[in-house]
Amino acid sequence: MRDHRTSSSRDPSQQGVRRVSVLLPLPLDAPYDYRLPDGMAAVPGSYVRVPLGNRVVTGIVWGDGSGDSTIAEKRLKAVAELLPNPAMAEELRRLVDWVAAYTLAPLGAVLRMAMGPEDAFAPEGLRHGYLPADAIDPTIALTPTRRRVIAALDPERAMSAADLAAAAGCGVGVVRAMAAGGLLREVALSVRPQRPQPDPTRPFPNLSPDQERAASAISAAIEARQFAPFLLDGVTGSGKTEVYFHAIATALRQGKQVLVLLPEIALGAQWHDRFARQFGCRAAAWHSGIRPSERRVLWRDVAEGRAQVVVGARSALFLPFRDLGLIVVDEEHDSSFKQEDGVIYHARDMAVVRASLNDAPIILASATPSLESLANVERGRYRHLVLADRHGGALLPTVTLIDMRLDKPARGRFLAPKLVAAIDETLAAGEQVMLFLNRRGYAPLTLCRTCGYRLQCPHCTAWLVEHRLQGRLICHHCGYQQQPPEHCPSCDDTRSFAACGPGVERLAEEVAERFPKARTAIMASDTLDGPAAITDLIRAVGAHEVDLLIGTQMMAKGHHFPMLTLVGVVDADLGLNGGDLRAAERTFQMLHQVSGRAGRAQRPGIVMVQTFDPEHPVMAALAANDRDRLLAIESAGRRERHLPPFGRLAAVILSSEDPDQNEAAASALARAAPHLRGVDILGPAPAPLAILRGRHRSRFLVKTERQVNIQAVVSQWLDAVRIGNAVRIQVDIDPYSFL
DNA sequence: AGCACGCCGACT
DNA sequence: GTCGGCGTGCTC
Repeated sequence: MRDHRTSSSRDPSQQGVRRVSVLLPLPLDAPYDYRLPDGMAAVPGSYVRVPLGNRVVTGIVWGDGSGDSTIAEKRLKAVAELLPNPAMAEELRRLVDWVAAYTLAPLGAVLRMAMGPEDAFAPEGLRHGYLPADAIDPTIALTPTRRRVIAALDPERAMSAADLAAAAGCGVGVVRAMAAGGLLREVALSVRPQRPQPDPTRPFPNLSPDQERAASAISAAIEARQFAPFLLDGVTGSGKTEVYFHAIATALRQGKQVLVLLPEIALGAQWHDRFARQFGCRAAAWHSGIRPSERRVLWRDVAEGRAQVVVGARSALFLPFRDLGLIVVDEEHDSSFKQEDGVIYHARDMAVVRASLNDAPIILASATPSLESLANVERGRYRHLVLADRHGGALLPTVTLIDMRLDKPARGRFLAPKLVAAIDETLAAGEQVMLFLNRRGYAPLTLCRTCGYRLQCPHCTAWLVEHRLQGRLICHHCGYQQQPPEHCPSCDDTRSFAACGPGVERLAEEVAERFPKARTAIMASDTLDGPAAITDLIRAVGAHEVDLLIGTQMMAKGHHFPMLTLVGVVDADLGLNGGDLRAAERTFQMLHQVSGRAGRAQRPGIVMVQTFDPEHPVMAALAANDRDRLLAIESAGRRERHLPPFGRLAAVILSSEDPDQNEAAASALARAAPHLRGVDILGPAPAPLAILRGRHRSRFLVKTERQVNIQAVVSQWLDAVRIGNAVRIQVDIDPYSFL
């Protein structure tokens, strides 16, 4: 928008220059002001190049600079260039403002997530094709490779450098060099192939009455183009996906774009197959693994409305949709939606904000909804859509608890006799078994039998985990690795190390001994390298090339195998200890999800849960299939202690390479801690991981009542204290990790 | 995030 | 005598 003062002025020098504020993708809290040269038509949201120090950076016009511009006019530099990118939409700019204000992250750091690849809108012509040159200087001698390239050319159709190089059996460098030398004719290649468009008119499977009700409620909101949050709540197999596919089809018929957030890409393959079966093509995928060229094209297609359905991990939240009409967050309870480094934000919560800014409905789907979302249902903020049946009539698995105090495994073994017997039976029946143990590696702790020394990471307060398959000791927090030592570093004894506790690799050893005929596989993030290996293994299990699958939580999600009838949970108590306020909730969610792997088709499933505490509400709820009772207990406990979702939390973590400076900063902050009604500041305490990556850490926990503006409390507190920059301060609003 | 400025050790 | 280490601080 043009500044009315200058547009009506005859003498701009007296009226002042046109000023714009430009937000830069740097960790800065506010935009900088620039002078807008005459004739440059930048509006809020415009992509501009501006001088900064002695370089030029790309930023976004954030406002007209008439706000609190304190910078003297003569100090303003001029905007260097207005880029042809479509302006960043108002809704996305407001989302950036919102996320920064909520998370207390620098505004510019949030912008960086929303700006996209630097060259996303670089003029086309990056794709070149090659034809035979009109004439080649006959005096130039050609190498055999170059002759092969010329022979491979198609005079009728320009070939890309990659195709040509492949046909000639050389690298693309040769092709480029030949083009530069005039030995090939370079032409712009015709536009890239059209992105396939999902077809919303294909018939849907028959929906159950519950599904029907849910789908039509959501469709009505989509057609009304209003913000409307839905919690879609139904057990595994109840048909949540069909319901939200229905909603996606409705949005597509309205010409709207759709964003689907999934917790991890590991889930991707089966989800994509399912989507393609319904809509006739795959949805566009946005995640950290996509190649830069694809990323560029997809960004642009999203901005220009060509990509209609985008499925992605957290970062897809900041894509520049032109006309977003629906957001779906699948497995909304999953804590991997919480980004833990850089800008610390919860993608599910920010997705709700984005939906509201875009006047779009949002579907949060889960079989085990978070207490946060259920509290929002109770407050009347979210509409609860419950799918009660297990669609298709399959039976729910029966859950049996194995009391490990009574039914003890043999010494050095981890499978109780009851579970061993069940595995034998299942294998004998020609069915599949899954054993769940949420611990990678061979053993979580290695100690010296002679002196009791424990192998520890040199950079973290954590044990080194033995990974026998790799022959390494690995720190799961910083990635440090070493060879297993020959001698004990403390008492120098040899061959005195003993593995303590089981990991999936050790469990696989026990399985191999007890069930030598079973074909087994391990599924853990470090035994599989890359999405292709995951897909392969899932396919192999689906094809019954594996009888017994051992895995960590990455196995818990999304995949279903018709012949899998027994799930064994090896150590159900694993996640219950530690100061994590969501320990019980999270353990239940995970075990429930794992249980859902058993017997989905015509065969009933059996789940056996090994625990030392069968009376624990989590175990009782699993056995009784009574989720709601556990949620009621959890909910009451949190309400009483003013914990989320009935109170608010923020973590403040100080870290420094120098323990003394860290401690000094912590006590300075402690002295400055405000005493306010409804606010408790706990700490400083050494963080549970007191040393991480060589940095000494201490933590404060800010706990407030729900109506308190916790961001204001934290920022006023931190602003009041001067802390040297050898100490890093990290603020985590709504912490999920308590390390 | 870059990048310069600034103040203390090993080189031609 | 300089070159260069990276701590500190600024960029409209």
